Amino acid sequence: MYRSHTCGELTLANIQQEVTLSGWVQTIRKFGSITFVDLRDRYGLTQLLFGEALNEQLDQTPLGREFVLQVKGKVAERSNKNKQIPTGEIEILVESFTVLNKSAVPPFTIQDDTDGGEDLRMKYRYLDLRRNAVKKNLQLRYQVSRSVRNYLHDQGFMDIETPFLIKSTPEGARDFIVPSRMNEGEFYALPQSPQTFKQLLMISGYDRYYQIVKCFRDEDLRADRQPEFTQIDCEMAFVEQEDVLQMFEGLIRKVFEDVLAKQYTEEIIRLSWEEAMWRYGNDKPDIRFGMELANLKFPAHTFPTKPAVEGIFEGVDFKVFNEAETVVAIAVPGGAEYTRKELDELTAWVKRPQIGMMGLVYIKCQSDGTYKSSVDKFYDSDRLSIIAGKAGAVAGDLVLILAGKEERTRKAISELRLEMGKRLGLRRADQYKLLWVLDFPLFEYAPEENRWVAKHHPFTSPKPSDIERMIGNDPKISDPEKYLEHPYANIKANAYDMVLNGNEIGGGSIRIFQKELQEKMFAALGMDEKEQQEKFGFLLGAFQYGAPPHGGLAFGFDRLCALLGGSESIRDFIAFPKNNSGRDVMIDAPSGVDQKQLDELALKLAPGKP
RNA sequence: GGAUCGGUAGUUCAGUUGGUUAGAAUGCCGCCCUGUCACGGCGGAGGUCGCGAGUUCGAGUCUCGUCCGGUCCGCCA
Repeated sequence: MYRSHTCGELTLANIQQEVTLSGWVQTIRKFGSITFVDLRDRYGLTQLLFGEALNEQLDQTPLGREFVLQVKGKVAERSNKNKQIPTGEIEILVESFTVLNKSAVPPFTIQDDTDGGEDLRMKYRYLDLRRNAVKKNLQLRYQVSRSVRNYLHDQGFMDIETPFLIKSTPEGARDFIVPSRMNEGEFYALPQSPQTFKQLLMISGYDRYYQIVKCFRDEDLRADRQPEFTQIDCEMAFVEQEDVLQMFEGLIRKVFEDVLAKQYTEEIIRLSWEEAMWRYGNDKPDIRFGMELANLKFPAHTFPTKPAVEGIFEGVDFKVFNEAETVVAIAVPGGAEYTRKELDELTAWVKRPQIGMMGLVYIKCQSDGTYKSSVDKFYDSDRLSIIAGKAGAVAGDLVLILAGKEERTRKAISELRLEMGKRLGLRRADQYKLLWVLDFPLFEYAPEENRWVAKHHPFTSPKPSDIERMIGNDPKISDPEKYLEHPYANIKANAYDMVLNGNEIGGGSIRIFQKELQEKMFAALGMDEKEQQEKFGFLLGAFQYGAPPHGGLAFGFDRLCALLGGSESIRDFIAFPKNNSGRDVMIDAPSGVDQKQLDELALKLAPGKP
C-alpha cells in the first residue's frame, strides 16, 4: 500500500493516527537536526517533520525537489500553525521514509508563482501541470463538462460519437487532411465540426443529440485559438429558433450555478446583428459597459432601418468628415481631463496599422460648459455641443470621433471603445454579461471570386420571411460594384450567437431541411450540380427521405472554460496545448516522417521542401 | 501573406554614447542553524550574449541576413 491518505485531507481530526503518504517533494527546509518537507500531490500539501533520528538516513539518501517520496508516521498538532492551507494545523512526525523515485532539478520552480516563462513551461508541460494554477483550470474544465453533460442528459439529449476521418468539404476553414494508405492517392479530412453528421442524426430520428468533441481547423492561430479545439456540439429536431435559445439559456445558467456557484438570473438580452453593429460596431459586443456608438454619418444601405442623421456637418468645410463614408463617436466618461500627451498617444493608437485610422478627432466637454476640440477651427461651440450631445457626453467627458470607410471605421471605433473600457476598468473580470445576437446576414460577398459565401455555414436556413426571396432570385452577381443592391445582400439568416463579455461563446442556426432550398444555397455559393453531388450528395440524398425541421448550436468549450476561469488564454485550460505555430513543443510535433511511410502512402514531397 | 516586440547564467530579467573583468534576483552546490512554511546566515560554481556575415582599433550594444518565440492584422466561427 503506497498511501493511506492523500496530502490534502489530514486535519486535527486525525491526530495520533499512523498514516502513510506518497507524493512529490515541494520544498525542503533544513534546521540542523530537524528537517521540514512539504509533500505535494493532486489534493494538497502536507508538512512532514524529519527528526534527529532520521538524519543519518537523510545523509545517505538526500532528498531534492520533485523526488517521489513515501513516508510513514504519526499525525501531530503543529506548534506553529499555518492557516493558509487546509492541512496547516498538523504535520507528520516521520518514522520511516522511502525514496520511490529521484528527480532531476526541474527547469523552473513548481510553484504558484513560477519563475518559468510560457515557452519553457510548454516544453515541460507535464511539470507545469503539477502547479496549482494549472491544476485549478483543468479541474474547472472538468466541472464545466460534468455540468453540461448532466443538464443535457436531464433534457433527454443523447451523446453520440461521430467519425474523425471524414471527407474534405469546400467552404469554411481549411481542412486538415489525412492520407489513406488503403486508398492510394485519396485523403480523409478531420472534421471542422460534426455539422453534417449531427444533421444526419436528426434525419435518423435522434432528435436530441450532443457531443463534447474535438474539431480541427488548419488556419493561422492566435492566443485564443488552437488547431484542435473542443466544442459542445448540440442539435435538436422539431424546433424553432426560440426553442433552441431557451434550451441553451438553461444550459448556460446551469453551468454558472454549478461552476461559479453563482445564479445568473438576469434576462439574457437579444440584439439583432444590425442593432449590435449600430450600437457597438461589433457582432459580439461587450455589454458590461455603455459607451455606445453615436452614428453621426453612415451609408444608408448598411443600416436600412436607421434614419439618417440630418445636417450635423453641413455648411462647414471640413473635408475629413464631409468626404467620409462613416463618422462615428463615443463619449468617454470623465475623459475631459486627458492631457495633450495622452490624446496624442490615443491618436497613435488608432493610427497603428492594425487599427488603420488616419487620425482621431476629440472634443473635450469641460466642466465649465465650454468645449475644446481638435477641430474647433472648423466647428463653433454650438456645433460641438450638438455633436457631443449626439454622443451622449456630459460635462467632464471626452468625445472621440473616427471617420473613414464604413467597415474599417466601425471596426476601429469598436476597438477603441473596448480599449477605453479596459483602461477605465469597466471590463471587470468578475462580472458576466450574456446576450444573444440574432438575424445575421446569411451571405457575405467575396469580391475576389465575385460570389456569395455563407456567413455562418452553408446549412443555415434563411429567415422564413426571406425564403421566397432566396428561391425566387438568381444568385449571380452581374455587377460587382453593386453587389449591395442584389436581393441576396439583405437576406437574414436564422442564426444566433451567444456572447459573453465580448466573446462569442456559442453559435448555431436553424438548418435547411428541404432539398430544393439546400441546392439553391449551394448554387448561391457557386457550386454546380456536379460539385454539389460530389461534395454533399449524401446530405441531399438524406433530405429526400423525410428530413425533419431541425437546428442546434455549438459552444466553444475551451473558451467558455477560460472565461469562467477569468483568463484570457484558452491554452491554460487545455492539458496539452499547441503554440502559435501549431507546434506541440513538448513532443515536437509536427515532424517529418520516414521515406517508408511516404512510400506506403504513395506521397512525394514537392522538390525543395525538407 | 503582412505588421510589431523579443532572444544575455538552470530560470526571470538589467546592461548607459560602441570601451577594459557582462550584473541582480531566484534556482543549484557546500558549510552553519530545533519550529520553518517566500526560513535565515556564510561561501561557491554557473555565460559561444540565438546563429551567420558586416562596420569598427574595439560589438551584448550599430547594420544586414537567418532561425526561434510572443502579440496583432489578413485568415478562421
